[in-house]
Amino acid sequence: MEEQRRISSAVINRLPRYHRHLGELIEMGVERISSGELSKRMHVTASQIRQDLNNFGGFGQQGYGYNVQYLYQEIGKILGLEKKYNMAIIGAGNLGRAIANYTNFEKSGFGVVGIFDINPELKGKTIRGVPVRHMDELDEFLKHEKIDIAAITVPKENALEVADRLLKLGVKAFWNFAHIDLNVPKDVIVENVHLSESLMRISYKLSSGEKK
Amino acid sequence: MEEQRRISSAVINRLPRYHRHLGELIEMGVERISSGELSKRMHVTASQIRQDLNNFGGFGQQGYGYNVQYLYQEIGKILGLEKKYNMAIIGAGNLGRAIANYTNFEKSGFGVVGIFDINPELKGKTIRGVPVRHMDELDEFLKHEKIDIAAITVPKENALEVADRLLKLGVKAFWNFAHIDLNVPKDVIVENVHLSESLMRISYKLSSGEKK
DNA sequence: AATGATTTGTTTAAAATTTGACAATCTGAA
DNA sequence: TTCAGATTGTCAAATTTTAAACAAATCATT
Repeated sequence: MEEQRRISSAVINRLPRYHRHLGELIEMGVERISSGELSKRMHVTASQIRQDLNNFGGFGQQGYGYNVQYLYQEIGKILGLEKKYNMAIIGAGNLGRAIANYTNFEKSGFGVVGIFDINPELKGKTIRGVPVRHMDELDEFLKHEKIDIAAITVPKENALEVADRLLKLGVKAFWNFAHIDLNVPKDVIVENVHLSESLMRISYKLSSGEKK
Repeated sequence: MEEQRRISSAVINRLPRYHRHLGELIEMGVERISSGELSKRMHVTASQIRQDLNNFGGFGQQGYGYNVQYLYQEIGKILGLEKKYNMAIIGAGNLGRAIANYTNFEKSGFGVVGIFDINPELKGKTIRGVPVRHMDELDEFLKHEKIDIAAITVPKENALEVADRLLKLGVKAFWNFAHIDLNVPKDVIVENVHLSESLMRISYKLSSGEKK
């Protein structure tokens, strides 16, 4: 039986950026690239690139480097991008609507299948063809549709309650935009996007005089 | 002359979360807290909390713990939250409008002073009292107003050009939502919010079976 | 006032991450 | 085919980060 080594989250966090840069290189028509060249482009050490990639296998060739197209695909596979994910957006406020309107996620396989809001007045509106439903319809909706990822874009006051409800309905991954820590079992994924914390990192650097 | 030790970015990244939790504790009426209790609440080790805080000085007292109100204020000061920052939003699409509409940033001292877009049809609209201006007005605008932070919410195709223009006009901090790496001098701050990379972290975990 | 329980700040140890180094191997030109 | 140059994969060292341990100080109770 294969022992699967845990990949450090530092590595995982860097993979999407590799993926993006490789995508840009493909658009530029670049066929091959060495860790050294990629290193210059991305401002990370070549050693780190090679070490990161080797967590998943040897994708390069000595004396040649990496085939851009192949490496892009392989990293895509590692990131699970060859699969399709159903995403629901909980909270059709400005942020929820912004996410629902963002077509690039769809292209990467993250399809918006449902949009929900507590405000009855929003019912009947649609965003890119997806109707905004009332929160009351959530249970019924989930009998027919699977939700792989729930984006939580409700105010923090409602976030815990909403997440609990989704948890009970079997949702296993949350994209949390509310400024609060969700409480979930160990087998459930939470990816936080805390914009106010992001802003505070800027104000820290601005006020401390620290530069990148 | 005082040698100022560089604070690791891992520590800085945790500060906003401490700040948020302390704010929640204040709302709950909690007056004092030990690193041990905070540790349980935040799911980090007590040792790390004490170590992090001690980068900036001793805020606690043996046998007592930390005064919540005081620690909240001090971390706020460290994060530069006692100051006011002028923020401009470049790109009045869904995401730009979402940020412009978000009032909590304003409460923390990040005021939206200008919203700009290339689309002439948006001219004349206002968001929370702030008019949407055409990009052509940027130079003139900056003669009268200071921009501390520019939120880049334009498509990635335009982001580099827009950032270059702002750089030349003296903007020293960017909140970058475009899916591209901005190219800036060393004395300029860039804080990236790359939503697609965030989503990929979710898909990695979903497809690899890794849990939080 | 005395004492046992707490809890910090700080030192030390452990773990994780990053960087450097280099043998093995491939490329591509002659 | 040969060989110099390039470049990976990987091992080892260095650095950074995290956790554990504990003396010193404070609290709270009797």
